[in-house]
Amino acid sequence: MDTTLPFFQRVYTLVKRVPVGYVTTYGEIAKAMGTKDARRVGHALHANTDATTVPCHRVVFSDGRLASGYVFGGPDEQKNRLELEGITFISSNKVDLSAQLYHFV
DNA sequence: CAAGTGACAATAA
DNA sequence: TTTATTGCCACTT
Repeated sequence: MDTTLPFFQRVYTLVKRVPVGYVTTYGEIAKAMGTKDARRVGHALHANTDATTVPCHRVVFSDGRLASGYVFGGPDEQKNRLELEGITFISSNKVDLSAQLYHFV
């Protein structure tokens, strides 16, 4: 079942490009691909759900908030994961994008 | 093939 | 400030 379209692979590659201690947003990824639809990026990540293949926990909303409902063990688990990566949280579920938002070169 | 749904983002009120 | 609506485009049914 090679339903894995190159588009999805593209998203995975971009997310994997994000270094530890940094985060990115769906909008940034979408723009980096030349599109405006951040939803597709979200779908691509949801289709994977494998943090070992793609660190989806580093991808957050444009507001810096974590994705809703993607939780793979609990919302607390996701936040804890980012903290271990070195991400600084401004609020309970909000990261400091102004300081740690990775910009695709 | 057509309609509905959605791990979002931007704008309006 | 928060909540609601619209737009975007792939994926599912």
